[in-house]
Amino acid sequence: MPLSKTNSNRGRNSRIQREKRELILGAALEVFAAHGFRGSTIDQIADAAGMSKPNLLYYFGKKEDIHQSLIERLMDTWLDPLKAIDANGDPLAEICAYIKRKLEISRDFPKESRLFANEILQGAPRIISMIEGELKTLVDEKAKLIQGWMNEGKLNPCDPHHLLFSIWATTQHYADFDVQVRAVLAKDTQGDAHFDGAAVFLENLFCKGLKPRT
Amino acid sequence: MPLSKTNSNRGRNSRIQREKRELILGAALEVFAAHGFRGSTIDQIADAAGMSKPNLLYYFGKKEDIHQSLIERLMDTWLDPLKAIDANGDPLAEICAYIKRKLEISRDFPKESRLFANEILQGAPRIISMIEGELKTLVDEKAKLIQGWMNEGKLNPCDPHHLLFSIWATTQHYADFDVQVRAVLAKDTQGDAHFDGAAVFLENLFCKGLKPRT
DNA sequence: ATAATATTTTATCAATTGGTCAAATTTTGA
DNA sequence: TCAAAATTTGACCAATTGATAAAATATTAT
Repeated sequence: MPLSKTNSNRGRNSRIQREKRELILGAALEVFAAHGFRGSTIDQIADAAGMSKPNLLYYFGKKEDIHQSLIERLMDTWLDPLKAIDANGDPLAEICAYIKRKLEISRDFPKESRLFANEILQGAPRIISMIEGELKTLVDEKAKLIQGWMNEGKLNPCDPHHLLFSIWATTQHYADFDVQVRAVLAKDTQGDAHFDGAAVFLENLFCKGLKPRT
Repeated sequence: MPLSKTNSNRGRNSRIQREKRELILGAALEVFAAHGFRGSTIDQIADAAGMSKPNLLYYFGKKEDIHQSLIERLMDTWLDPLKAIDANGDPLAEICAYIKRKLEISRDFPKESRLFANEILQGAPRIISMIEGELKTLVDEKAKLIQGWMNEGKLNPCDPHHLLFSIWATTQHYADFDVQVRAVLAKDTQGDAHFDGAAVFLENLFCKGLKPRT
């Protein structure tokens, strides 16, 4: 009988369980990010994880379970920076910090970004409820906050929703369109050097436009 | 013997050939845009085109041929707006017009945009040579032009490559992340009304930042 | 009208895919 | 140590997939 839960060092909580599940998720992230859900196969993931397909399926019963796990753990990484925008902070500084954090996520978690992009691009069938629920609620709240700042004259006025879209688009672009960015820049195709240039550019683009004319 | 070329009203140039190939490409665009290359099946495309799989394969010998055809015809749509930036025009007006055109393409050809995004996301295996060749050449040329404008004080200085990336990212976002945009805005999930808001926002964002302080 | 040609259908194929099963092996706790 | 539980393996399965071949049907030019 597999996967009992009674004993703390047996079943789902054993060292092997934790390590292998981690191994599988890492391999699956690679594969799903590169091919989307439908384009990825369990065999590919099992290969990447260095184990047999039945062995992988011992840890995750179905292909969709692996994907679901990845999406769930991704969501915190995805929403945290937006949550961190502080109503009590300096408006311009908060927006700039948000942009910086989002860009760092593109640099440090590009595969996660591509996993998310693949999912949205393909109609978000497995996360639409989260988008319409948790994400929308959070976005509306922060949009209201930003609108308030604009009403107080602390930021130049513009549509807060489109502002957020633009921040998402510009920062995630460096992860999602990585291949194109590197091909076009063509210098030092390895490495993350171009992220510094991106940070300078984006801070200038958004903050110059948002700073109120005194 | 299929597909002879001798007679102008026979073979590849016949009415049926042209119409069916068009029908297939339309169906394939829908499917590839929604699932990426690997995630799409010939059966899906044949279904969407209302014909049998062998019949479809009579017009396009392989799955990859259909995709290739789509990519090829997409490329003009993709590169034309960038080509249209006129060295003799007013710098700020040229950039603004480019942004507007790119946004219109996201509105009018969202499936093409998602097809392209899927391809890049998944490592661009079938178009990397075009990216490294034709696209890079064109981008470098236009980046030089924009840099010249900045040197003459006609635009505020910034990195032209990152400027182009940001324009691509923000405009294509409305096609590629359409599901998320609509879910977050949540009003009038149908229609393209939000594109007007996006146009206003983006013109303000880019042009306020780029306009030289007089 | 009819023969040549083009198109469509039916049947089929080997390979791949998601997933199961029972047997073999390893790990664990007492 | 040793039995119970957990893990791994190899052999399978039915469904799907990309693709082919040949026969049947429809279209075209004369």
